[in-house]
Amino acid sequence: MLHVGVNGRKKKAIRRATIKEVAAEVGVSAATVSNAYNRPDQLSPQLRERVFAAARRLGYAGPDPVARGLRRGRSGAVGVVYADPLSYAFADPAAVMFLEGVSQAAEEAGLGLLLVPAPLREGRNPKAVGEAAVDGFVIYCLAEDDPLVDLALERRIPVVLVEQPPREGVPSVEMDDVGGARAAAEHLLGLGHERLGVVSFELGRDARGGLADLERQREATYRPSRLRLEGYRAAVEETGLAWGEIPVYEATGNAPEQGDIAAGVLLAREPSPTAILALSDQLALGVFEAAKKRGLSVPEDLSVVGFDDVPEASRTDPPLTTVYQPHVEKGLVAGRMLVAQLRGEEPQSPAPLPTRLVIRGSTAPPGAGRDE
Amino acid sequence: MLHVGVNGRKKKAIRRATIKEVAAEVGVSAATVSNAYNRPDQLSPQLRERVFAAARRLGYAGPDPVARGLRRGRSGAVGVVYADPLSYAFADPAAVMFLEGVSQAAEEAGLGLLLVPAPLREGRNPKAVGEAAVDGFVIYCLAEDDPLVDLALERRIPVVLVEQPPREGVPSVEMDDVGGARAAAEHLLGLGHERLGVVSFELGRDARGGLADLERQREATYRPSRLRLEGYRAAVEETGLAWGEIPVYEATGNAPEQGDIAAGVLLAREPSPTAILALSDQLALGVFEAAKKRGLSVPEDLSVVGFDDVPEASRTDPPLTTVYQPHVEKGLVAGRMLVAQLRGEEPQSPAPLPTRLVIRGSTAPPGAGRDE
DNA sequence: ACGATTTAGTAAATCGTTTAAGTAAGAGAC
DNA sequence: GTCTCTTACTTAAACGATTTACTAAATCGT
Repeated sequence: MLHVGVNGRKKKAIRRATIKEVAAEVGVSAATVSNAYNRPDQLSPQLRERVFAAARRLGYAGPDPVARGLRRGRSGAVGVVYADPLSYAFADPAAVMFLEGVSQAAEEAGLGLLLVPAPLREGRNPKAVGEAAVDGFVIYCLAEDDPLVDLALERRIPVVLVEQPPREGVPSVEMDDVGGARAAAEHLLGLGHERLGVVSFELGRDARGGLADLERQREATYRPSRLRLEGYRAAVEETGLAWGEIPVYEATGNAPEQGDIAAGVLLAREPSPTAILALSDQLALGVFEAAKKRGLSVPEDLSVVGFDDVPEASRTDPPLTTVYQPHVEKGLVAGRMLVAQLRGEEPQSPAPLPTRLVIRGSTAPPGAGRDE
Repeated sequence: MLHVGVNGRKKKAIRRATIKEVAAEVGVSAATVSNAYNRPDQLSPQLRERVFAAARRLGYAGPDPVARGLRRGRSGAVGVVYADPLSYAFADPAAVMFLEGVSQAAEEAGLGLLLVPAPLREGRNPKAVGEAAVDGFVIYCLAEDDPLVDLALERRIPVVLVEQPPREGVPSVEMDDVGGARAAAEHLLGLGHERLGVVSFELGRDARGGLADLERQREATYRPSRLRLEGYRAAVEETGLAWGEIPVYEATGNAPEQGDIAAGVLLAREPSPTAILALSDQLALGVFEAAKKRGLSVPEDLSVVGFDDVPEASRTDPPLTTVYQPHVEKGLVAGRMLVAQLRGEEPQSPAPLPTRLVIRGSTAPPGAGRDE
């Protein structure tokens, strides 16, 4: 069988040897070859060696993983479903840290980690979730109303929900987003700031970009967005300020560039905010950028608080005050809960993982610098 | 069938419905149900609807991916083999960007991306490569002498090598590491620096940490390390300086902390270097740290050049002079070459991808600042 | 009304393993 | 010498789908 390649070259389609051919070569049954690989105690060492020798001769690299998976009833991989195109996931340090945790859990269990492509919003191919050869799913970062969640659940394989509304019988891991956000806002308020601005990433799957009114905030289907906003709000209202007067800019993504744009809009308003709360460090980085462009120095002219405490946060100038969140642990916990389910155990959902305000140099009392 | 869970709870093992059961429920053959999912044109729309209805009733979520994979002869995923434990991969922004590219290529082809766990050096479980249900491998960041490379090749599935010595019949993608490194060193030399220091990540699988002599440098089995060192060397010798006198510190990893330690050692030598070449931006970040600790300002007292041009490089203070390398494109190209092979095409290995020196603020003539 | 074509569906082989159950031969106990 | 255990294999049935080749019925042109 020949194929014609891109450059006209032909390529022989390699036929891989099977367990049967190896068996025939050695003169034993297929079961014995299988045992040579899977249960060495079932045959004599000499025969085992002969099997391996024959395998080498035939270019047989061991049992086919797919066939084995079918027979054994599992595929040896856990899937992570991520809302955005796969490649966006990697662009966000927080998501990467989460994956790091999941991968660690997978590794512990000798499982592979399959990143499930959840293609672009339009032309979304939900089949990816249905066609992924995995033993379970970790659902991360999907909107509460994303059909992919149900699709995954319908597969009837173990699932762990991350930052999703809890569902009966499905373990989930949550973060104390409200508490962290609240602490961040309280910190600013305690410093004396009264004119706040908020830079948010997507609130719902139909991110529009622009100021988000209360209605839009309430409807937010991305859990972390809604929860963090709630936390800010609680702190603000506790101080007696009106939450409704604080501009919340909904960016269409989570990159520094978007934070830059968002902060630009906020800063252009009258009166302009003396402090900005960003829903992520990536966005906060963009706020720094926006401030610099306008000749505003942080924290003298503008205080900035992020969320996530990614590694870079401690290296910025000034270091970013932010809300620490155990990203890696979150992934690790989710991954381990999935593994536990695969073992037939029924893990309990842990209490929301703690967040913690980390005060660095990007926040100060308003007007601390120039003659503001 | 019942299992006892961690907390004593029991969990029913869910038996998923099969295509046969759905067929029986509808009163048709299994083939027809299969067609309902895979070739809608083979049956009447009404029957198709009845099939789906029955599937819903029975909780059948569509053909089992593993069984389908077996029959079709492919698994629908590409594997990425990475040397370090999986979780380290994510800690390095450059690796993450590479993965981003691969994932994009996979996504284009409707394939999943399987991260293959290549456990710790000791107790390394090479079976992971043999047991991964993938249609092909992208080999990334492995030492030239890593047995995993052969193991992957033995599977007789398409493989793409990244930054590996070329092998007959195996497409590979390479970077112009030599050129980039050379440009970096020439830049420093051109500025007038004569006392250079180099901070490298692992040279071989047995990274020892400490100054690496010429012998050790020559033996380096991590290709990027060796190539970059070669580039520096070429520039240095061209200027008439003796490469052998330039201290090269081999760190045991690629995190900023390791760069900090390495730079500490270099800076403590007499005479101390006026400029440091780091093999990665991550390490360069650590060099910044080390300089700060010692009251050295960059670039006045110490010039620093990185390698990779990760996003953070443009945001540091001062912005990092570094060598740009198209990480995402590298992954994309590798991924697409793998996909091409899966289609039976025989892709040609492209010319080494270009690198480019990006001069920012971390380099200046020696003694440009204080009275050095 | 005839043969040719199309449509809608089926039967059965097959993908490459694993594993439960079975067997034959040799070892040890008495 | 018989009986029971091991040891070292083998047989054959899954695992859950896809696909090729085939058939029966409906449709069509003339």
